[in-house]
Amino acid sequence: MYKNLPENIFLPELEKKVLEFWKKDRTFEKSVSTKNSGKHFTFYEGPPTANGHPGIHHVISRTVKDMICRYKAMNGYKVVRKAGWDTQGLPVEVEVEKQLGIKSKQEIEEYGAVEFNKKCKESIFMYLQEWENLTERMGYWINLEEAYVTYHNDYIESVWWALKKFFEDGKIYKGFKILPFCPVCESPLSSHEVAQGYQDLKDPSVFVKFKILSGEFSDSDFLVWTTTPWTLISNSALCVNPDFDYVKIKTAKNENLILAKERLSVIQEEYTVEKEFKGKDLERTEYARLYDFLKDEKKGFYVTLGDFVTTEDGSGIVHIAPAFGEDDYQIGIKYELPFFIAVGKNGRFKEEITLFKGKNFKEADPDIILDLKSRGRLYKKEMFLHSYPHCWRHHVPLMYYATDSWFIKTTAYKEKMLELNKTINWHPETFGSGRFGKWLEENKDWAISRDRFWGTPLPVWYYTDESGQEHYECIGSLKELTEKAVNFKDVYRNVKLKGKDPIMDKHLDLHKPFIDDVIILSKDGHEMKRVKQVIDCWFDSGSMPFAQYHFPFENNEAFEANYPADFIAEGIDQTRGWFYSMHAIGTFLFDKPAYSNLIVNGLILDKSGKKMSKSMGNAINPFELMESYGADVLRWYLIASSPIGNSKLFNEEDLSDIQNKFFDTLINTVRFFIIYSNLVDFDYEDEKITRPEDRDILDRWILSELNTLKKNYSALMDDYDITKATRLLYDFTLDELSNWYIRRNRKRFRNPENEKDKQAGYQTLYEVIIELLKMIAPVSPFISDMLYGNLTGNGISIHLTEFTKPDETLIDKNLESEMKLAQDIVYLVRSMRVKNNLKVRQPLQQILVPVLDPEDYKRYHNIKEIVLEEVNVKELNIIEGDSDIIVKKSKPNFKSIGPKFGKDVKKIQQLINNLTSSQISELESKGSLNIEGFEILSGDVEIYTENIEGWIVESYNGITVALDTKIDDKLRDEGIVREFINRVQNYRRSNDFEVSDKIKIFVKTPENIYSVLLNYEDYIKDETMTEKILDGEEREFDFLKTDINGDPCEIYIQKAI
RNA sequence: GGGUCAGUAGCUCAGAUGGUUAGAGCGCGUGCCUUAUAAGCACGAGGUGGGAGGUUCAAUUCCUCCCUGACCCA
Repeated sequence: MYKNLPENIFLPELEKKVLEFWKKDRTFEKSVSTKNSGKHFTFYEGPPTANGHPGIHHVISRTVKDMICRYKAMNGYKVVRKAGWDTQGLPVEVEVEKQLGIKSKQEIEEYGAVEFNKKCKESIFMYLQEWENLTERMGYWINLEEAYVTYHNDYIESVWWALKKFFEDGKIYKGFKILPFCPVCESPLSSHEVAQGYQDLKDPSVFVKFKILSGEFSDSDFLVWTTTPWTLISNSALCVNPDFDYVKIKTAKNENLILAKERLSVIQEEYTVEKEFKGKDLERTEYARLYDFLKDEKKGFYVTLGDFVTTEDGSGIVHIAPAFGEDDYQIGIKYELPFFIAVGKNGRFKEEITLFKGKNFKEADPDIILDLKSRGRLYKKEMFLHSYPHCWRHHVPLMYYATDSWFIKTTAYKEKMLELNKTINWHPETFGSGRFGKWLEENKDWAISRDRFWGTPLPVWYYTDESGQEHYECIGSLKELTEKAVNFKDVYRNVKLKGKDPIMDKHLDLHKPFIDDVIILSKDGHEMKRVKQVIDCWFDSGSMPFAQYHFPFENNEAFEANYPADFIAEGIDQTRGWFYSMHAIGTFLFDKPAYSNLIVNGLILDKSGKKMSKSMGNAINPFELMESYGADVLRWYLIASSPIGNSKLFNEEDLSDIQNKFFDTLINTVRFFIIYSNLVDFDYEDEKITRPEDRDILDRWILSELNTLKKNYSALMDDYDITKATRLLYDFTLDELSNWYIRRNRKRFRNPENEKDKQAGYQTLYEVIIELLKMIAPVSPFISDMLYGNLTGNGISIHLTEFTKPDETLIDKNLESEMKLAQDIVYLVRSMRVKNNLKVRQPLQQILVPVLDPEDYKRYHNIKEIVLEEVNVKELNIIEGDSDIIVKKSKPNFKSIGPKFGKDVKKIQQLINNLTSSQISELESKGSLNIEGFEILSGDVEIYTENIEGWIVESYNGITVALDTKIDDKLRDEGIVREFINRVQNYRRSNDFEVSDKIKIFVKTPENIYSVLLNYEDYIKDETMTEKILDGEEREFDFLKTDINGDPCEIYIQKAI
């Protein structure tokens, strides 16, 4: 006996019971520990930050991760799943600043770095509980107990080791980076901060004349365009696009100007073009500098070449101030230009700039323009409105400013990164070559330092020699640090260096400001101080492949066995984040990519395509969703509803849809099995297995479909195509299993013909359900485990089982297509019945099917009974292709005639469409036909029929069916009986009779109906579990009033005792 | 401003190496079936396949430009 399923299953409640079972059973641990370690599947967890709330976007990527890991485990792999936490960096600091009400870097310094970092550490796990709840509730199996934590000393030590590797290879250097910089904060802003602060700003757009000093154009001026006049003071070069056409013009005012040909529209007066040439011809042409407040150490003030110069606006010639723009900076390096910084970090002009000293950079613009005008250097000035980044705290315009920074020279091995990227399996595929590949191609050196507080300290120490030259050393381990430090014990008084590994000592805090106090001795005996910076937290997370194992200081085997990852998955926002940092670090350190397969999921947007955010009020709480629908439904929705890489427009209604259709159908399929197998006393474990070839046609068909499904499912899953894989399961469950196999077999299950038939049917259904549940288990792990446990009763979780290989011998493509044919015929007959107002309960005499291909005879014969029963018709008759009543038609096969006839296709189409029956017959018998000079072969034509003379006919999918609609007395009587049985069954159901209850029927109806009922009394009794049918006249019951084909019929039913 | 992806029915999505009638589900209207089903089936309404060009006998599919949205970068 199988345990009955509860009447109403509320998935969220059920899932909580499953969670308890997993906890008690230690199912997750078992699913790893029971596997043979020879068959490894390595997964890396991208570490989230637990100082913010988890959201729906975390559920989607975690579902992907969990699903693949569970799938691999069910394929026999040992899948170690170590969790991780990202715990350092600006996001943490910003949260703490908010908490403390601090608004600038200076205030942090006043508050104290020790205290500030302490607050950071406290805040890291502010929402840890919520994260752990989410992890558990959604069924994400990951080992939280052994999670790696990026701020722990052992982790930091591994990161230091990596940094030193870069350093020793000359891949770390100090330089400048142009960063968006707030003059009030006196600090650079991170990109996500900048993104918050765009505001419209009215700026000048000026054209300035630069006097040419060298070359053939020394009688002319360059017409130069800028929207930031304040940077002109720091100008050190001009830049043109080497490939554009430039012209020299003479204006009506007799001025000689040089500008891009395409930008001539900016010249408002009359002019003549005197000469035309390419931008590259201008390279190194010298000009007179506009302002000379600052001393130049290198040679500057000439024309450079750059692809970034466009002709969309301006003059096609831009000015270069290397300290104040990214493009400018790159040009500055390339041409070794002087580096002028006329504006200080506070946004004001420096003392040396006597004309504008002390003025804010933006506010100086009008003065500068005025000055240029008075000197005759201004060609023209306009104002324009654009969106410009502002400080999100102070609402002042930012400046792009050269900031002291440390870099990793990733450009030195860019080619390698590109090459290795090609070996990575991206899903969706286009992300690898497109978004990520393109990004790699434009790789810039990685700015890894941050002038902040809470992060992995950059382990570089320095001293400055007599000539002002700085010398650096990089520390790669705690051991190295303690050996080289002169004052380690003073700084870390409580740390014991002997005995237990000191890196684990809780008194050892490698963060600022403590580490800054450590002085080390250089090789040549100088005392060195640490540079002030910490590193980009992306370097932390990108180091997780080895740092999670504290490699290379311990666990070397574990690391080596688990590099690279077989699989990772994160959202698309990680492209430039974690995907990149792991790839950049892995490529350099190990000459291998860090991961070989990955799935990228798209963002979750609200129903109308807007980004979700708390302030918009359109954010979704995943906990609430799981409380109303269950994690299984949510997980299924996230994977199946749209391709995983696309942006997903979240629609809650779809959740109830999936619940109603898929999960309820699945549950009811199992419930059906349980109810009826208990009725006929079937138990899978007790029965002798009927050989598949001895089973009924429908059994063999569903087994064939099941094995086809298994094959396709695993192919898709192995290819990480999770959306298609889940959709296959959905379709199979609803269409094949529930709506065809079970519906077609209902009678048989209730009332099997014989013992063997019973066995075959129930065994088939049981096997199909078990296999189906296994395939569902990775994506929706709760209900699948519960239903599985209910059927097997052995207490072993479905997640500890493994997939069996699809059985090719059970796949019968012929049978599958025959069944498809049957379904199509049924579909046609139903359609004809509706159109002719013939209810399915009214039996009909026959359907006719024309057969053009003799092969089809057998197929129709095989499916005959299924079709007839389904559509309630008595005979299926076949008429052969050469019968007179079949009307043959022909249509062109374009794939075949297209290439053959080219421009004549339209004409051929007409000819073929208009072929007569006799021409078609000729073509069929000879294989070819000559019309109007064209030779048409049988392959060029599709022959079909959609009409039979004198019959009601319907066609679909190349199948044609005719229906005999005549109803004689016998058929009419049978229809009446069917109607009556229907009323009785409805009565039973609406009055909550048990399926097994025997009944007595009292009926009041005219004689013409009543006599028919008596004629078929035995049949009715049989179908409705009735003992007696009694005349209801003169009875005082509460009759159900209904009608049969227009005649009144009143029914009352009692349980027979 | 640049890059990537997407745009197919009111909504969510399929599909086709280019082949002439573009499909499903939800929703809507009508009818039907059913003692596993909050389900299912049929019929009906609903589409200039974002727009404009081009290549081709043939384009929703390939190419170019543009528009809209999302994301990333500046």
